[in-house]
Amino acid sequence: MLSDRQLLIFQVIVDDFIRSAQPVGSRSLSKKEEIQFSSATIRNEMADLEEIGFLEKTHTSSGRIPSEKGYRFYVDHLLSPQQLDAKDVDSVRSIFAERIFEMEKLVQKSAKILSELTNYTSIVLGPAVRENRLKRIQIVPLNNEAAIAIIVTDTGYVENKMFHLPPGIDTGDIEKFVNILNERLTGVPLEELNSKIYKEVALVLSQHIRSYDAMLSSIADSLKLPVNERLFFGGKTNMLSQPEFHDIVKVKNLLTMIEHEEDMYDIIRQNPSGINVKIGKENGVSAMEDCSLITATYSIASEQLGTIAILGPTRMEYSRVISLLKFLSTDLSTALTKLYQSK
Amino acid sequence: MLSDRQLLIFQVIVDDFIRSAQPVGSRSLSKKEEIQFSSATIRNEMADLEEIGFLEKTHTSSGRIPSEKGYRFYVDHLLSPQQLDAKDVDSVRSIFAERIFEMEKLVQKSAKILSELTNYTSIVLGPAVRENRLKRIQIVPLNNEAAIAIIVTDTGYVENKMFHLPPGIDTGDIEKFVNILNERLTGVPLEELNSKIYKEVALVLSQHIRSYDAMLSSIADSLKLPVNERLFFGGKTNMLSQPEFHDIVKVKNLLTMIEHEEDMYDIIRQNPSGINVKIGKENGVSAMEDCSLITATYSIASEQLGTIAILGPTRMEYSRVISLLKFLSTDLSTALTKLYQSK
DNA sequence: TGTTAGCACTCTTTTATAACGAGTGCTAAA
DNA sequence: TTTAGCACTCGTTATAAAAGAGTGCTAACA
Repeated sequence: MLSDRQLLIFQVIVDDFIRSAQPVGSRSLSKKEEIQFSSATIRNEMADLEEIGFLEKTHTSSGRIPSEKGYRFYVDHLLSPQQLDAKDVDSVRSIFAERIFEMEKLVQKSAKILSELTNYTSIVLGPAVRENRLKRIQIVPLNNEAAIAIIVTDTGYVENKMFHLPPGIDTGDIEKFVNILNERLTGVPLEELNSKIYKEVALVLSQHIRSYDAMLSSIADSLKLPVNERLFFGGKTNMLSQPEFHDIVKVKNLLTMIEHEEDMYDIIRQNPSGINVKIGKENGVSAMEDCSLITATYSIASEQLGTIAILGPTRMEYSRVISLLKFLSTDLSTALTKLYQSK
Repeated sequence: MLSDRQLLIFQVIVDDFIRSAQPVGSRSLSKKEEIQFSSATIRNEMADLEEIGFLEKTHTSSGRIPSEKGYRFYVDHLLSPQQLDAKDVDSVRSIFAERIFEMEKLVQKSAKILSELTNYTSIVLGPAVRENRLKRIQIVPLNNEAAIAIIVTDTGYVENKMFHLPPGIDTGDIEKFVNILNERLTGVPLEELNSKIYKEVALVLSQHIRSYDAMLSSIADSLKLPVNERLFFGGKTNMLSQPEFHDIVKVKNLLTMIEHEEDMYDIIRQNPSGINVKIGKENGVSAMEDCSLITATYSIASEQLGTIAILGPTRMEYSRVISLLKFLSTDLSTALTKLYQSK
């Protein structure tokens, strides 16, 4: 087990390195107020901390930097829940200052503020519409060949898709068709839409509408993937200011990774609810092995909806970022719940 | 006026520099097949070309590189319309291979292919919906307080916005309201929507609906800015591979500029129809002073719709990029026209 | 008179060497 | 157990020299 002194020294080293990005030496440590031991003592302790695997050297005679294992320990055991300072609180609150209606806007703004506040990259996984319920389907024919299918959910989310009209269908039939769909499908969660259409609606339709099957498959197809939890980014270029990313190749790999939305989507999405910290190689992606990813989930009422994340260097201000994310995710949940409940 | 020999030498220098990114010396030039003069002769000509301002030296005893003025001349007078090679043609054609409905998808795919083909950054200004005409307005009430306004254009573009319902309005009124809007506004170009609502529709409404004015202003507000010509990007990180952008600060400035969509929007949008080449400082933005921007416009029938652009280093493969853009913009126009006409 | 060979000169890039300094590990004394 | 002291390591900085690519200019040449 670690002695109190070791803990103290370790904590100060990590804090110092997070601030300065420079390896921390025994002498500079001994000069700090909170540390009263001589540099030699500190050196001994540092050697021990290195042996446990909490510290590393960049070369034989350099100061120490925290290892990934060290960061892990720091995050898990040394982080006291810190008070956000007033400025940060204000900034976050400013997101909700204007009365914003669309969830997406709110989420987008959150991403922006978060990246400005931290100088890291923020990634927000937009509200999952998976469990939203259908409010209305509309079909707007554009001409004889094509029409737009529009679905609106109870949360005000709108999705649309163009589709081919079966040749020779008449306007009356389309109207009937839409009425039946609305009658039968209103209130159905989006993810069940597709199966419900075939199971429950097909039969009714066949009785009322002539070329219903061609129409049905077109529509069903359009409704297949309305589950678009979009990703929103803020401060994609912030990483370029971090000293650990002065290497163009590293930066390029990282940015390319970020640009690749499908991958990012998986990485963000797989996180469990609550706060989650992935450090360096824990991310499982080589482009991110010098990064840490902190995620927080938000929800409406009790249904988990989306994820806010901050991507920064492993040398990240864990404490502050975690506090920020906790605060923002709570506020976001509250705001969205209120928005949703009022409907 | 320039002699033929000077032209030849200048052209070879530019081509060589575009390929190699290295200053071109007299000796290496004299070794080329197409050039039969001695290095001394070439040196004399180079000195002249420098005097005119077409060439520059990076330092006293370096080889020459083209100046911005040089590139300008090169682009304006030395570029013979080059045949695209089969590969490029195939790649561009692949954009239109699948039967894609939504204009946006088509445009997005174009951006992607373009950046992959060139290894530069592509920027596509999506179809302008400004002159599209209203096909249908729908209003879907979500609850007593809020509703979604949806407009569909004759090109299949859908825009939606949430708005507050005036307290105490009833469903019948909303329906009447929508009917009147559709009656009066169908076929109206989107950009005139807002003014038309107040001029022509307000009076009729006032006669039929009680709390029409609150409703009207909410709706009109929602329809205010549906002119969203969105920007689509491809290969944002490609610049990082260009040797002239090995400098982190430069890269950061450029990427930050690109991320700032409003600015980019202005820069892209202001270009006249046809092919347009802006070289270095001509772009008028310091972050882009080592870049050239080549734009091409595309259209539906004869109405100019949007812009495709390639952003690369000033040392860009002008000839190839211009050919590509010409080719793609033509094809895109054809495809969109077909899509649109069929409606 | 236009072209070219030759040469001195310039400036960057590379290589080598030394000096510096921040930091360590170890030993021995307090 | 702590600490002062010291030899040693290694990255960084500074300096100098050498190499190399290229130029401009002069003078000879066709």
